[in-house]
Amino acid sequence: MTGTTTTGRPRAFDEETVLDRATEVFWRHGYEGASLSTLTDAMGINRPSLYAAFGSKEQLFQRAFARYHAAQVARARAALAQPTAYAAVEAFLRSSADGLTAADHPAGCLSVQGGLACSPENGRISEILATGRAATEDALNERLSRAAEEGDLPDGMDARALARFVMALSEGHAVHAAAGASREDLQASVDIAMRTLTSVRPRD
Amino acid sequence: MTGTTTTGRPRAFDEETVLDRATEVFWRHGYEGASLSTLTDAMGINRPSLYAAFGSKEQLFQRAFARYHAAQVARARAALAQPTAYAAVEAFLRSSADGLTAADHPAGCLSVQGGLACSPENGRISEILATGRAATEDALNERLSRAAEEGDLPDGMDARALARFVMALSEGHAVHAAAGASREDLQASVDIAMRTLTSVRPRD
DNA sequence: CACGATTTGTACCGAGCGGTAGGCTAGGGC
DNA sequence: GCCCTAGCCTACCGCTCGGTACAAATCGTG
Repeated sequence: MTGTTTTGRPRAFDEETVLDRATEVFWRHGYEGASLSTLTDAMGINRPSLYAAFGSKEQLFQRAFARYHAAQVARARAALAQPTAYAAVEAFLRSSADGLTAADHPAGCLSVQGGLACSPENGRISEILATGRAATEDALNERLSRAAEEGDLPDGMDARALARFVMALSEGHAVHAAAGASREDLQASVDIAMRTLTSVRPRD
Repeated sequence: MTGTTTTGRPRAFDEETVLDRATEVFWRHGYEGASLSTLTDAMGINRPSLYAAFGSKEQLFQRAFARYHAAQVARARAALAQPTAYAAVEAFLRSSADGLTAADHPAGCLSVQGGLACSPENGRISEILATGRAATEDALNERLSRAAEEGDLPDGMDARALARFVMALSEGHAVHAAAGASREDLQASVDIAMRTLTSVRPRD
């Protein structure tokens, strides 16, 4: 489709650049709250160009979210590379809190704000977002399962439940960030989480 | 307005009953995903009756959410009446997890699903929901601040940050529930939270 | 039983939605 | 230089949105 042919009028926009603009609009207003007019204004292209390049509003969202999600998973995996489960969880939560309150994009998390609940005809959007969040939770679970095998978790601690707990906390921080919570607010919550997570900490 | 006068044709519906139906639609589809047609169908009344009784879609939502929120706060306060901070937090989280997965209403939490991110013209909806969540967090904070005064929290534990942590976990559970997490999934996460919350537990 | 008051139902409003038709424009291939 | 291809842009499509006008229906009251 958009192969390497050089014939025809060249595109006046960079696909990834306008995707990032679209991502920001979806992030700020949600899928259903982002109108095509708002999207095209932010992307700096007009409607037919958008449809020629991406197919539909839903496909545009899928492309934007895939890009966003890949970055999120990379960020998570980097944090989880810490040598102990305790350090990995802390790095995950702190990196997440920082990302939720970074100044160069909207507050919160596209995976949550994009559309937790949608009209019936947009139900796929909620599913896509849920699948994305599940993938992040799976990354956490992989890391913590490995920790369990390595004896880096207390006996009887269920890695999957721990992953779900950490992911839920992070999602809750996303909800708080969307409502305007500051980075310090979130990091204080992480402080509590880590302070109370003593049973996951290896012996000093 | 809707005083105790008895003249005129009587209303064919009960206001609180149809409000509950509306609540369920908003809960399932979010504010922007809930169309007037879907609402009136579920409420069993037609459009002009809705507008005569509630004024506008936004006012209908406010009425529905106020009712929902009052019930949530009552539920939270009942849980927080436990004698110790540890027991109060556990009761809050377990009651929340049960409510998020109850069979007699949609999964998750209206305060989160209603509209974390909206189009600009519906920005008030997000604010209303955020205010509601903040009120619940305030109730938590009140209880934990009292615990701090009573020496029921470890020295240096910030009651407000602890309240934020517990609230964030509960909101994360709401996100999970909206995506189909089972009650057992959420309770296992609460198990982890309580198991790791040892530093809040009073001496045995 | 007619009157005034209020709710009900039908049918409609302008506006904005997501999506598209068709002519114009800019480049490469020959 | 000409043609073909692909992207741009204006103007428009049908549809659904939230919201309303108006008349028939139903009550208490005189």
